[in-house]
Amino acid sequence: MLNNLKQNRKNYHHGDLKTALVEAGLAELEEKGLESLSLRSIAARVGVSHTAPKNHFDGLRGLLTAIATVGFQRHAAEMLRGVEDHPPGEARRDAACNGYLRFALENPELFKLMFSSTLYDSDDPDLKRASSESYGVLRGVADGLDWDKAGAPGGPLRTEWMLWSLVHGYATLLIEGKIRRKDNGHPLFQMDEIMPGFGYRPNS
Amino acid sequence: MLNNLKQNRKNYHHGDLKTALVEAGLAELEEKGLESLSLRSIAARVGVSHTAPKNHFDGLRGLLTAIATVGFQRHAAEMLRGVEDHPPGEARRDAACNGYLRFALENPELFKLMFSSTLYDSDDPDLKRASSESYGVLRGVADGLDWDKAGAPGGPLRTEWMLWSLVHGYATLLIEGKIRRKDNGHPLFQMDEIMPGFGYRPNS
DNA sequence: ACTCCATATTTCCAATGTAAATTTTTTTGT
DNA sequence: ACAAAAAAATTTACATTGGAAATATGGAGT
Repeated sequence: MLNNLKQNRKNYHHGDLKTALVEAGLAELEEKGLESLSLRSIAARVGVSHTAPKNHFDGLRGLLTAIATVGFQRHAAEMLRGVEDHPPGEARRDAACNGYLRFALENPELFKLMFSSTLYDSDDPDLKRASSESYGVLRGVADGLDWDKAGAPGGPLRTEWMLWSLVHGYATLLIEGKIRRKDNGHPLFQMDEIMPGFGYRPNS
Repeated sequence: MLNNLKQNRKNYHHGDLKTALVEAGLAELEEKGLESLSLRSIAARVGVSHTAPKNHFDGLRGLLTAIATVGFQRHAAEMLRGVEDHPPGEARRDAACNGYLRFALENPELFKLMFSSTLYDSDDPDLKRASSESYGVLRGVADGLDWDKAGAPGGPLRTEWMLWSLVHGYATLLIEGKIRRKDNGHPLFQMDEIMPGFGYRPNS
C-alpha cells in the first residue's frame, strides 16, 4: 500500500499537491459526476493518502471551493472568447451568452458544482473574486441593451438579472435534461433561438 | 432499540409506510437540506428501521423519485393558484410565474431536488406525469405571448423555453444566493421587476 | 387452526469524511 | 554542519451512510 503510493512519485513531499488535487478533482468531476465525487478517489488519483488533502484544504468542502473557483475562471474565459471580435451590442451579447452555454454544456458537472452554493464556501476570497469576474463579463455585455431604459422599475440591476436569468435558466434546463435542443448541426448555440427580437440600443 | 421503534406505533406493520416515508422525506428535506438528507434519518423519523423503505421504494433513489413527484404536483398547484382569476394574457403569465417563484422560494430544497435529475429516476411514470403537468401550466400561459410570432425561427417551443428559462433561471439564482432580491415589503414577487415590456398579443 | 406472504427487523459489509497520533522530509537558526 | 522546528504525508480509528442477505412478525385467506 505504501509502496503503491510512493512508486508514482519520487519524493515523500509531492511538491505541488494543492494544484494537483484541484486538477484531479476537475477530472474526477466530469468522469464520475458531482454526486459520486469523493475526497478519497481524488486523493487516490494523485497517489496520496486520503488525509493528505487536509494540509492544503479545509476538508472536502475546501477542495470543492478551489475547484469551483477554477470553474468560474474558465467560465469567464469562455465567455470572453470572441467577445472582443465583435462590436458592442447584440453581437457581443450573443458571443458572451454562447460562451456561457458552451461552458455549461461542455463541463456540466463543474457547472452544477459552481451553482450549488451549499457545497462550497461562498465567502472564500478567491472564489468571490473569480465569481465576480465571471459575472462582470455578463454585466459588460448587458450594458446598453434596450431593456435598460432609464426610469424602468427594478433599478439598474434589472437588465443584468434578466439576461443572466435567461441564459442561466436555459443552461440549467439543458443540462438537467428538461429541455432538449434539436441537433441541427454544428452552430452549437444561437442565442436568437431562444431570445429573438431582444433589441439593442446604444447609450445616447 | 426495538422497543424504541415500536413505541411510536401500535402495529408491527405500519399500515401506510409508503406515504409516511414521503411525508417524512419532505419534512427532512427542508429541515436538513438536500445534501444532508439520508435514508436512515427519514426512516428514523417515521420510526422504522433503515431497511424498511426497501419494501416500498427502490432504495434512496426510489424514495427521492417519489418525493420529487410530490414536488412537481405541488409546483403545478402553486402555479395554478390565481391563474383562473385572471383573463388569458400577461396577467395569467405573471400569476403562473409568481407561483413558480413562490414555490421555489418557499421550498428551496425540494426545488433543488426536482431539478437534480441525477438524484432520481426521470423515467418513472408517475414522475413524468407530474413533471408534464407542471410544465403544462407554463405552456398554457406562454401560448399567445407575442414572442410567439408565426414564422419565427426556433419552432413553436421557443416561447415556452424562453419563458421557462427566464423564470427558472431567476428562481435558481435567487435560491443559490447569486442574486439577492431587495426586500421591498410584502408584494412577494413582481414579474415586471425582471421582465417588463414583454408584451402579450391575443391569438387572431 | 394453519399456511402463505407482505412487511419489518437484525446483522453484516464496503465506502465515505473527519480527527488524532505518528512518521518522514524539508527548512530554519546558530 | 547540525540540532530543532515546521511542514507534509501516513497510519489508525471512528461515526455515518446505503445496501444486501437472512430472519422474525403478523395479517389475510382458506
